[in-house]
Order: sequence, then structure tokens, then C-alpha cells
Amino acid sequence: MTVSRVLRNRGDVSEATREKVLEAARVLGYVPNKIAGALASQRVNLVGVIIPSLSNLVFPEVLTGISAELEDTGLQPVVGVTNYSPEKEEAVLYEMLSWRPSGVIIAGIEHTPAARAMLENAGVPVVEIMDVDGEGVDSVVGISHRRAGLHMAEAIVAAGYRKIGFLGTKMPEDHRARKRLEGFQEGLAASGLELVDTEFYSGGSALAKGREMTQTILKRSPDLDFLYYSNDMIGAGGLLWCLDQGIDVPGRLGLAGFNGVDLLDGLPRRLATMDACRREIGRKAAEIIAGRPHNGLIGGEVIELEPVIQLGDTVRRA
Amino acid sequence: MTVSRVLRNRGDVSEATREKVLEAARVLGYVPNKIAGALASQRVNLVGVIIPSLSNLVFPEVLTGISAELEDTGLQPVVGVTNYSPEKEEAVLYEMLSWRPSGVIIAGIEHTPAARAMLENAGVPVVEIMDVDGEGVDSVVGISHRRAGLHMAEAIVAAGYRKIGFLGTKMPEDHRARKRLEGFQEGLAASGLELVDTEFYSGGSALAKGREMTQTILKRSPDLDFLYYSNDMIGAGGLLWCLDQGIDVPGRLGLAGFNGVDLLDGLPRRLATMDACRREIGRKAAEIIAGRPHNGLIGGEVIELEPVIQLGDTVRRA
DNA sequence: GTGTGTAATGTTAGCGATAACGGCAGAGGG
DNA sequence: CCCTCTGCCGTTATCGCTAACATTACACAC
Repeated sequence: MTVSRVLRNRGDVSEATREKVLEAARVLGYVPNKIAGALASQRVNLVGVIIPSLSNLVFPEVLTGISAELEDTGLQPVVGVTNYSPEKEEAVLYEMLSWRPSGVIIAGIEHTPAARAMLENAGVPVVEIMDVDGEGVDSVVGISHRRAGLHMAEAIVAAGYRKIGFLGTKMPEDHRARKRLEGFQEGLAASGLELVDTEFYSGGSALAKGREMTQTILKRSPDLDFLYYSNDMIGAGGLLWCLDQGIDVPGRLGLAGFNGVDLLDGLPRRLATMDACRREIGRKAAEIIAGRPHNGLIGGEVIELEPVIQLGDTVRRA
Repeated sequence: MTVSRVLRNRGDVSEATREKVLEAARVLGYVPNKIAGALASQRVNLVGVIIPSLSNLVFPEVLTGISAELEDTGLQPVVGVTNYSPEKEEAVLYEMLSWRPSGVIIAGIEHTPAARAMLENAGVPVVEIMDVDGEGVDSVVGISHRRAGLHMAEAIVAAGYRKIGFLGTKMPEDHRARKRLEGFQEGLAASGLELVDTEFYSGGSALAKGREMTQTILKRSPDLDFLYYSNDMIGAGGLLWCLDQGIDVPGRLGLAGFNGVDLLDGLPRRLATMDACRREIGRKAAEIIAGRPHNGLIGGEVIELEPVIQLGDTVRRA
């Protein structure tokens, strides 16, 4: 018991005893068994984080935000990856909950009914991240992808573009990309416009795909004057291709992506984009989990971050 | 006990009882407590993975390999990030071991003495990854960064370049980058050459930094005819800058990076690079952990993967 | 000397599962 | 009819720790 007290810095132990305990622990190479500790104390210093992928730049960045915020709270993130599969998500969630984590951070607000039920009954704070368009289980931190798309459409139309194409991923389970597209179309519709052409891809290096798709769509619809990409990577590929071809960007053709990945600072032109507040989302989500018992938060917060349009060099200025 | 048997598919239970148990579990939303299970069975289905960073593209890729390989082994990776700090690594490792994972995968073979002691006494398979230049604790999976640097130097010299500069990160704790540089210098020395100039950076977007550094080093040493970058991202930045400047690549100036990130497929030219076998390293490491008790492996394997030089379009061909 | 308060340490009873074994019923062989 | 075997399910004792309470030691006031 005294050992337990020393190793947890809890309760009164004389300095002399404390020293002796630490010394002995060092000599023996003793590492306390958290499993037993957690079982006894009903406290687990783990936070489950469930994301669709690690290949998409965005999620490691969110993770970085989470890690940073959790840094000195004694909490530790445990990551699960779903590959955009709802069934996998359900399985991963079940697995995580069976470890009775102190909280769960999960990407998106679309889940299988079973997954949703688990989240509701988890008995710990749940934060759904990335997306606020819909009804969350507990807390939600993210941006409105619908409005992000809508605002981008407005900005593009305001800049005078009229024949607009969309290039994106062929992923029915990527609800956020879908919502951006819907919002975008809504934004166009408000000005009496609609998408002239679309092109979808799946798999492969995004940069290379961006090139290919851009070539394909422009060959099919040469009169397009703007291309909206569902992410910055394919947008960057498109931009590079256009520059190769000597296309006048943004005069003859405008381009925009989404995410605001700073990885791409340093391209010949700055691609128009919209910051998805990824790191900030991670931080805020972690903050909610970490602070919940102490700061009077009782759950159900919806924190909507406001993505900022950066027109960069690929949209005509007024 | 019968419930336990049903939920673990272990031992004999009649079909009728099994159905009843599953039904009841569903109705109650019962999620077994793995903490208690792990304590009782002394088995934990977690694998600790300790990496320096998530911002560096490379590590998410390794993680992807690990996840994929662990997919249907019932094992789950738990990620810890050290930010290249040996002390943080020690702390993260301690934290992980206190959960008694089934194995540990840790980047690098340089650790604090305490961390090394923990790894040696962990009593579970340990795989040190990325780097084979040195003495590992148990198993090691990686490439020789020293030889990677050396081979690149040989290839560059063979291509006829003579005035060679190096651009890299200012990170004393990035042992792999250091070893590549050392190997590179060794390779140059073998031909009686040495580095003409070097330039280091830290922080910021790698692409943009690559541009800056390239400009800086070429201004200072305009007669350089080759630039070796410590990673592909800054190399790509450098390449874009050179193209902007109308510099003849690879005629007047050759460029090479390291990692072989396929993210960059789609640049105007393919940067010369060397595949670091990231995903493969993840797979093999996970395979060792997953297979250990079953496949007769007893630990101590050293698996050295052979990175392949891809000369791309930024090194003169003979 | 006795009572009281405080600091330091010890005892006991779980936490929720599983390992290991025990018991019982019914089948089948002799 | 007895015995063994197998299939199924229950009992008991941990696993290594911590919460809660108990005890001891000692200082100090009266």
C-alpha cells in the first residue's frame, strides 16, 4: 500500500520511506501493472481515438492536436483506424470500449445504429469531430462542411467564374466530402448555376491523380473556367498540370482545394483553399475529454469552428 | 463462466445456450471488461508502437503497415509519440509497459539506458524499426541508413557530379538522418570528394523550407552541381525552386532526396530518391510480434531491407 | 498521566474477468 | 446393470492493484 502511495504521489508518505521505495523500484526494475490498477480504481488513463485513415494527411494532424493537448493531463490517446468502413468502425469502437477508456473521440457523426448505441451508453464523454452537420451523441467539435462548400461556391462565383467543375474522391463513406459537394452545389444554385462536369477517382497518389483527372475533365469539357477539388492534394496535382500546360491560372482557369494543408506551402502558386482547422479540432476535442469532470462541462457542447477561405493565387481577385 | 465462454468462443457451449447469451448481451448492451479479462488471463491484445512524430509522413505509413498486418490477429496497436525526445520516449515506454502489451515496436535503436533496460526486461517481443545500424535489444527491422547514404553518394559520383552540397534537418536526435549523412560523406570520401557546403533547417513547411534552403545554399556556393536532401519534401521544394529559376535539372544541377514518398508522384519531374521501405518495415515488425509464439521465432532476428535507388529525372543518366 | 490530533503505515475486501477443476446427465460398451 | 466417456455448465481461487478503514506512533496541551 505504501508503495502504491509513493508511485502515485497520493496520500502521506515520509520522505525517507518514499526514497526507499523509489530506490527499490529502480533496483528491481519494477513497473506497476496498470491493468490491475485500473481494475481496482475504475480509472483508465486512456482516450480512444477513432479515425478513418492515417494516409490522409488530415488525421495525423488531428492526432497531433490531440496528443499535444493531452500531453500533461496524464491521459494517453489510443488510436483505432476504420478505413472508412462503418462495420470496422463498430468493431473498433467495441474493442475500445471494452478497455473502459476515459473518453472517446471519433471522426464523423454518421455511425451504425449499434455504434451509436454504444456511444450513448458508454458512460464516458464522447466527442465526435470534424463535422457539425447533423446530430451528435454528446459533444461535437468541427466545421460545417456544407457551409464550407457553400462559401467556396459563393467566393468562386463572386470572382466571376461561371463554368465550374468538381473533382473528388469516389468514396460514398466520406460524408464530409459529400457534404462539401452538396453545399457547393447549393451555393452555385443560389446564383442560378450548376456544376458543368465532375470527375471522381479512387486510390493512388493524390498528386498524380490530380494531374490525370484535370487532364481528363478539361479534355471532356474544355470550356470549364473553374475546378473545385475535394482536397488540396489533388488540387495541387491539378495546379502543377495546368502550369505545365501553360494554362493561365487564375485568369483562364481558377482552382481551389480544401483543407489548407501547410505541407503544400511552397508550390509555385498558393492554391486557394479553406483551412479545416484540423489541429484546433484535435485540441478542442481533447480539451473536452480532459476537462470534463473538472470544468463543469456536462457534455453536449457543439463547438463549430469557422474555416477561413484563403484565395491564394489560383482565384482571380476582384 | 458460460458467458465468458460464449464471448470468447472457447470451450463447449450448446448452441441453445450460446444464442441465449448473445441475445442477452445484445439486449443489455453488455461490453466485456477487457481490463478484468487481461488481469485474469495475463493476456493483453495490445501492441505498443512508439514513434518520434506523426507529422513526418513516414511514420503514419509505417503505422499503416503495422495496422494492416495486425488486422486480423486480434492484436491492436497503441501509438505513443516522443517528439524525438529521449526522455519522452522513456516516459512513453514506461507508460506502455505498465499495460503489459503483447509486444513493443519502437523506432530507432538509440535509447536512454533506462529505456533500454526496460526493453530488455519487458518479457515480451520487442522490435526496433527503421534502422539496423547498431545493436538492437531483440529483433530489428529496417534499412541501413549509413549504406543508403553511401550508395546514394556512389550513384551521384558515378553520374559525374563533383561539387556536392547537403541540405537537412537540424535535429541531433534524428539518428537516421545523421547516419545517412555520415554514410554519404563516407561514399564521397571513397572518391576523394567531400561536401562542398551544407545547410540545415528546423520547423516549418518542408516544401517551403526546401525552396529557401536551396536558394540560400546556391547563393553561397553557386558552383554546386548536386544537392542531396535529407528528405523528399525539402527535396521537392528545392526541385520546384530550381524549375522556377529555369535551372537545368539534372544537367547543370542534380537533386536527390530520401524516402520515396509516393505522395510526391506527380511533380513536374520525379525526384531521385531511395525507398525507405516504410510500409514493409511496419508489416514485418508486426509480423514478428504477431507470430512470435507460433512460428518458432525466438527473437533476435535482424531483418535488413534493401532500399532501392530511384534515379527519377533529377540525376543525369550515363 | 491522560486525552486529542496528526502523520505515517497497515489490513481487508473487492474490481470483473479467467484458469482449473468439479459435477452431472446421457450415450454407449461390456 | 455398471462403468467410462463426452458434452455441458458451475464453483473457486486467483490476477495485482486501490478504496476505505484500522492501527500505530508520537507530539503536544491540559
